[in-house]
Amino acid sequence: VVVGLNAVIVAVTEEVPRVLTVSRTDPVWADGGPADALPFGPLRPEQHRTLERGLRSWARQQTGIRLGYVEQLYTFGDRFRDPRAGQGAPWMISVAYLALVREQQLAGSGDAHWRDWYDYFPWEDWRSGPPALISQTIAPALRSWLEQASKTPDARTQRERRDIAFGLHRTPWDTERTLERYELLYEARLVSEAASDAGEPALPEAEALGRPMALDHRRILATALGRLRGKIKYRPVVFELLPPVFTLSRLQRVVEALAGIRLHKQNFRRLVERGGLVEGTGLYDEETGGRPAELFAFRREVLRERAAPGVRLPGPQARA
Amino acid sequence: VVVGLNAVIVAVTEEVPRVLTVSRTDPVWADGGPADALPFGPLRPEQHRTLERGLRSWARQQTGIRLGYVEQLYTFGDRFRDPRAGQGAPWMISVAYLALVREQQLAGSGDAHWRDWYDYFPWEDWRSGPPALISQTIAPALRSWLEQASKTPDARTQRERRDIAFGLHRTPWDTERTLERYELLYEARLVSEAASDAGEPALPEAEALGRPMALDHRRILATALGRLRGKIKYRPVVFELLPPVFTLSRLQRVVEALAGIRLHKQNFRRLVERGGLVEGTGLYDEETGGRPAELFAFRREVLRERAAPGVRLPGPQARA
DNA sequence: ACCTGATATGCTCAACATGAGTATAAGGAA
DNA sequence: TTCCTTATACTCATGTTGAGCATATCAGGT
Repeated sequence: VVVGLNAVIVAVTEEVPRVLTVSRTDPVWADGGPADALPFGPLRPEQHRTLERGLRSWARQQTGIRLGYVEQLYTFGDRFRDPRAGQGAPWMISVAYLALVREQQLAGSGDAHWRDWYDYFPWEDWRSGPPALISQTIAPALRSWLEQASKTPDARTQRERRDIAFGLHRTPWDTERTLERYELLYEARLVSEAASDAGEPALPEAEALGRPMALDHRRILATALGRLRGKIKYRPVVFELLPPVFTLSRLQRVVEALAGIRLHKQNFRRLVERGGLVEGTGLYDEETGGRPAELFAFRREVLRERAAPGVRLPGPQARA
Repeated sequence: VVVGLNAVIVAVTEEVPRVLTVSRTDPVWADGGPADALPFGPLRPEQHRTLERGLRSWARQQTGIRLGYVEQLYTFGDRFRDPRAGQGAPWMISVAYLALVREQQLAGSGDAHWRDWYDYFPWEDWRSGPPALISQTIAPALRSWLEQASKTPDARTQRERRDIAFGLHRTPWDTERTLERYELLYEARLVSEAASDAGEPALPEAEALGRPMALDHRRILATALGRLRGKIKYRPVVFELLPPVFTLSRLQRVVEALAGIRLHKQNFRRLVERGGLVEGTGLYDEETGGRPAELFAFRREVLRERAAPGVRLPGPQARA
């Protein structure tokens, strides 16, 4: 058994949430072209004193970035991992971490790239309303898949699962169910990794359903997205993605980028300001193009005052 | 590198939350006596098709219980793991899972026992008010530890950390920070594992600060407790611990047992009933000792209706 | 100087949720 | 019957949230 370490390194540049990827030519895949991959390396017991240190060291080596905030995400070790498994290759289980960094230049070290994470999950971005992709492509495809495939398990349960995952049939959209959505699409063979893993040609829909990644890295990324979306609600982690001072608009744009929904501006302001999450600095940003905006800073004392300080995501989305 | 699988198997019997332990004579510990341990076994790539299956198989083998609801908790692989590490022994990392089961008899298979989890964390039970243990033992001990040891890292930060973890100095008690609390006590050498790991004699306070476990199993258990306390708030997992029908009082007692706090009865009822989490069955439990209580059942449809259905923990604790 | 189009920031208000009771119902036992 | 116990119903002040409208302050053009 080999233990691997994967890093999902996230930053937000104004409007877009980004993830750091490296290019990787995977010997396994038939088409042989290089695929996007997460920074990755095996745990080396001789060198790495802890899992997290091992991760930091690999991330630094492969992307040049020194990580700050890091949290463990999940350990992946099931099917999906490596199609070679069982043919003499060692079983690889992979401990994935989520890291949050402030936007920064890449030190040119090779093939690392910041990519919009919605390139991988176009159906997750609801900031300009419910994506047409869902109603026009995903919903029909899932319907026909359910009609065919799932006679075996309880069809009711499967339909319920689909509705809950994608907010169909008067079910609300739950921003955190990113993994469930990806897994459903995978099972329905609608994302191209599913076809590749099974050694089949991809379905035509797969083209529109996001950029693929190497191995199960897109599954890992989906896990990270969901976890981060959940976490901003009860821990002040957004501030890891922002400079020490920022305008409330900027804070809001970052939260919106992560959550994939739009928020009501005045209420958002009230939430973070009166909730004691931020405090004004008395300085102003004059570059707004309108009235100057006060610069705010994270208010550390909130950690003492409230049990679960975070950005409560004031209800469902408001429109632009 | 060896990968281990640990199971935290939880059940609630009326008033007490229990965890399933096995007795384990640890060759490492000096005193040699058998210690409580979590069901555990190494991952066997030849036999186990996935991590979770491996876990289920070990749990079944060691305790006779067939697990239902299972979720991955965390992967432990850092220091603390095994004092032998580095002396030629392989590095063991351990993937821990949380399992919820309904109370049941043990099939007599050897040394498995249900134990009140507050035996391991006596400071976590606030159901009859703030534990004297905290104000009388923990707070003073942490204070003197902070005065001595932590000149090195920022003392302010350390004090803040302690206050937040244990709800000192007008900070609210956060039921979910179980791991932070255990880790703080560990660092301060106030739990006996800390002394054993360091090869030192235990501090006198350690006696009162809960039952020790083998290796880092108490740390794993602390993680499980925190996770479960968090999860009941936004996912209907409590029902995994209850029979199909139950009275609202019983539901409340289970939630209280897990969260370690008391809740306002009428408001709790309003919360779960009007929140659509349960529905009355029209049947009654006559064994209440007072007016018969209606039997309720989990209302599955709530999954469609609400994004994060759970037991919101209606505010801070009310007293008995 | 005055308008226009940006933002940013302030304030209001109805609807709903929450914390903390008081009151009533329906059992058993003395 | 009275008391004790538990369950269930209702109330009410307070807080929180969703959704607007209103005002402030900048830049640029006329």
